[in-house]
Amino acid sequence: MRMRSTRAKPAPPAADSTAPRPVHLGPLREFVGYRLRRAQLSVLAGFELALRELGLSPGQLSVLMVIAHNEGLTQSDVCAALGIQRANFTPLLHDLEARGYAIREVLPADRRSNTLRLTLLGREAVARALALHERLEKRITRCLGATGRSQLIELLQKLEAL
Amino acid sequence: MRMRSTRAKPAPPAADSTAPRPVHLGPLREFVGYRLRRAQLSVLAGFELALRELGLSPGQLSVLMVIAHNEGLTQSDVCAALGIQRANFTPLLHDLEARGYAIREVLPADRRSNTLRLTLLGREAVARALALHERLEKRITRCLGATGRSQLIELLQKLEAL
DNA sequence: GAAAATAGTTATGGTAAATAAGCATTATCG
DNA sequence: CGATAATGCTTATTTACCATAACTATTTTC
Repeated sequence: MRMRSTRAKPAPPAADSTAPRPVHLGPLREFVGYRLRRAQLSVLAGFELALRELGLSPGQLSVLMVIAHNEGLTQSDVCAALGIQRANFTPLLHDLEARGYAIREVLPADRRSNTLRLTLLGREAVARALALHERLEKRITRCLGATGRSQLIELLQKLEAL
Repeated sequence: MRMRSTRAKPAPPAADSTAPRPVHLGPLREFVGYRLRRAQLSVLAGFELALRELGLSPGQLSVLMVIAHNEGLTQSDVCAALGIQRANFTPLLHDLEARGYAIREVLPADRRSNTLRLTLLGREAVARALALHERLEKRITRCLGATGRSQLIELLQKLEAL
């Protein structure tokens, strides 16, 4: 029994060799780690697109924001708050200093420590970054819904603890 | 009006200098990108802990799983499915070959392409990895609740699209 | 049959994170 | 008081990951 004149399928395009082959991910589809990584790369791309004109990396912006909301922190304080290694923090901060965004000052009470604060330029940069970033969050909210977005944040926060 | 003998606060422990200072994150607290990154690092650490005895990276395991569920894929197929650059895939695959987990064979129909399949050893490795990974997912489920976990996966999947 | 496109490889650069060692300063304790 | 330990920051180095460009071999297109 051949099917030739019966038109079984409309147009099986003779194996379109350019079409990417559909792939089964198996259990991987529900690996939280896998989904996290993919989503994170996607949002990261959105971040870089949204803040391109400022040239700030996510890490740099997070540091600026923490300093902005807690003037007088030491470098170690910022590192502890953001989960950054102190060794990696030094060059990051120097870049922010070189841009004229942040200032590092020896703490008189303990001359090993540096306290951090933002310049006016730094505060302006944070303000602009926040405005640009707002667009990204709005895009995310359109994608997830407002409740979806806040659910996500809450779940991610729990996940951080382990 | 001084308060000295009135015992205003029970015991302000004279500024415990070893205690990490509490830090306000400001709007950063609700940046989806920030929360994603922190959560991802946390789960990544859990992955490495859980699969240490196998010595498989998340990327390697994902490749093994995709091959396992779709024998005969080409390298480009796997790359497209997992969002890996073909250039970066080559050394990754060579490592899996060197371990005796995967085999690369020229496709006769198109001698430019290599089709991939797992060895018996490779399938065993995937099975063991899945068993170990199961513990991680269970830990995550304890942390988020079963419905929380599936909500998270759904939200992350949406987020991937943008 | 020549030119363009594709699969895979190689080489290279950038960024992020981890580790170890060093210096200056402060705290601890005999 | 003074030696030792601990702390804050820096430097250097390593590793891993992602991206780009250039190259070879093969196939497709016209």
